[in-house]
Parts: sequence; structure tokens; C-alpha cells
Amino acid sequence: MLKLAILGFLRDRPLHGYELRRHLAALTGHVRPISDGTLYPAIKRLEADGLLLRTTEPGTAAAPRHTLHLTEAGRSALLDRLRTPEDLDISDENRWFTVLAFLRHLDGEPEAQATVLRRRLAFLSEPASFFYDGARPVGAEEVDDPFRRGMLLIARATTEAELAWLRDTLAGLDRA
Amino acid sequence: MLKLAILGFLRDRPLHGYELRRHLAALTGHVRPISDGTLYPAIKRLEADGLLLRTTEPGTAAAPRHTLHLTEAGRSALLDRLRTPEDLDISDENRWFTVLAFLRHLDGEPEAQATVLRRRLAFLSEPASFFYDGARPVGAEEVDDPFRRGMLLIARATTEAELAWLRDTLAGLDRA
DNA sequence: GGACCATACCTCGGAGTCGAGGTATAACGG
DNA sequence: CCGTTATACCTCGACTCCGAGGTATGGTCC
Repeated sequence: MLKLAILGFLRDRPLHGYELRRHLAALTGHVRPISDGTLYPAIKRLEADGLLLRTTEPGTAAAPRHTLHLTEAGRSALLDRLRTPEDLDISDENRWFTVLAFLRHLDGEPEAQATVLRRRLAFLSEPASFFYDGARPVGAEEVDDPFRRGMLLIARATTEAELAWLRDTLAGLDRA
Repeated sequence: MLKLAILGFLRDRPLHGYELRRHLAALTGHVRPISDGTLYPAIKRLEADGLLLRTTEPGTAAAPRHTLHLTEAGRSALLDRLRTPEDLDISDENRWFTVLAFLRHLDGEPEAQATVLRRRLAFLSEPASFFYDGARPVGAEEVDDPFRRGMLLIARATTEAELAWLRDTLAGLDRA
């Protein structure tokens, strides 16, 4: 997920680590802040894999900066990941939002974008609950516990808002 | 999060590992399945910490079962965790939902429950976005990219549904 | 000129997680 | 009676992540 976000941001323009950190903080930091100890090793991994290059420049403000550029391999790794996300990228909201944040990078391929949205649509269309009576999902109305009822109500509201948006957006992509 | 969920389920009644696995699959498995390689070491950690005990019984269906019981220390660890959740338990939706699933275990303490809900209320009330223009959060209407606009629209719908529920539920707790 | 802060990068140990694999038992179908 | 499936538990190596700590530079304020 971090890998996807780094590649996604660098696709727009080269950044150095500190800028990347600020972009990431905006995208996911409200919910789950990422630490230096996570970011810098991740950058090293991507560099070792040949997905990005760094060029050292004298720092404008302070220490020398390592500006990070996506390589050709990095660009295609990003596009591959966006075309065929893992199941967890579809089901986990945090990961899904990261995919959405960069899905526009598939701008020449509206069918590929639609395919990804349809996977999310299929996932959200499955009947699901947090609690089951045997194999039957239990609805909000049947739950006495007010907190568990809240979970189900909130989840339902989210799902409905997202389904509406998905259907709208898919209709738009099909026209294109 | 796994720790919280295990303690929470065992608070209701003793379970063996396999049953626990099914309960966890219902609660979080739709979004993020947990594997055996995660669950069983987690059980061992909790046992080593004295939070649960296991009693071996001849299996009804197959291999002998290890029925897991919460100890007194386990019960108070659960209640402590529910009374004072970590920041990540408040901000990350997956973790927050786990807290909500077991918040009823603080049933004798409506003020403690209200305190937790108020922390989530404060978190959701902060103005936040995924994208910033300098320090100013960017709203859905300003974004051209349809996918990023979707993120913001969905997040807004979720937040509003949850805020409405939080205010309702807090009003109910204050009356109690 | 010294304290302090923001910038900018890095390492290390510890903890949690995962996937792949392994071991048994019992029931069921052919 | 043999293969398959469901039950039930476990280990291991690889990987990721986090927090705590460290290094260094340049600008601002008093």
C-alpha cells in the first residue's frame, strides 16, 4: 500500500523523501500516520528493485536532498498494480482508497479503470455483515447492542453511498 | 486489534481456536482475512501474558480441542483497553469497528462508553481531506479527477452517517 | 553568538503478520 | 477400503512496520 502510494505520487513528478512524507501524511496520515522508519526503508526497497532512481542535490534549505525519479520499470509496475490490484486492495477500505487516489494514471484505458471499479462493485454487492446467525448475515434491526447496531448502520450508509458513486462513474466510463 | 477481538469474543463465552477463527472471520474477514499463522501465535502470546487459559478436551468431531477461557487478568485487560483505546483505535476504521463491537462490555459504565464515543466524535469533527492546497483541505467540488472526487464524496457520506449516529447514541447514554 | 526549530536523511531492534507447509482425527461417498 | 473433506492445531522463514534513536545543515529570534 505504501509502495503503491509512493509510485503513484512519483508518477506525477519527482519528489524528495521529505516532500513524499508530506504527501503521504495528507493521504493516509489522518487515519494512520507513516513513520520515517517505514518510509525510508520502503524507498530503499523500491530503489533496489529498480523502480526508482535518486539524484543527490545540494539542499535548498538544509541537508542535501535525494530527489526520487520513477524509472520506466517503476512506471509499468505502477500501471500493472493499478490494472490488477490484489484482493486486499479491493476489500480493505484504506487500500482501496489508495488505489482510487491513483486510478487516474490509467487515463488512456477507461475499460481497465471500469474493470477495477466493477471488482469493487462486486465486492460491495455481496451480502455481508459483521455478525452471523449460522450462515445468515444479521441486519442492524435485529441487533440489540446499540454499538453493534451502529456499526451496521454506518457500514450500510457507506456501502450505499459508494455503490451510487460506482454506478454513476461506471456509466460515465462506458460512455467514453 | 487481533488481541482486542480475541479478548472480546472470549468475554462472552469460552471458545476453542477454530470457533474463534470463525467469529473473527465474520467480524473482519470480509475485509481482511486472518490466517492461522497469525491467530495461533496471538493466542500463545495472550496465554504467555496470563490473559487466557486453555483446557484440553477430547474433540467432539476430530482432533482434541483447546478450549480458551479468559482469566481475571484477561477480563481487566479487555476493559482497560476499551476504556482507553489507543489513538489508532479511534482513527482507523477497522480498529474502531473492533472497539465498537465490544464496547458493550463496559455495560456498567455509560460514562466510560460516552468518553470513547466522544473521542471518535472529536476525531471526525476535525476538518480533514486526502488532498491539501498548502494547509487548506481540498473539498470534493474542487477536484477534477473523478476517482479522487469519489473518495471525498464517500468519505463525507460515511462521516455524516457516523456523526449522526454518534450524536444520537451519546444523547441516549447521557439520559442513562 | 547561542538556543532553537525545521529541514532532511538514516539505522536498529522488536513486534506483528503472512503464506506455505505440516500433523492428526473423523465422517462421508463411492 | 480408499480418497476426500472438514475439523483442529501448529511451526517456520520472510517480510513489513513501528518507535526510538541518531546525524547534520541552515534559518530565525533574542
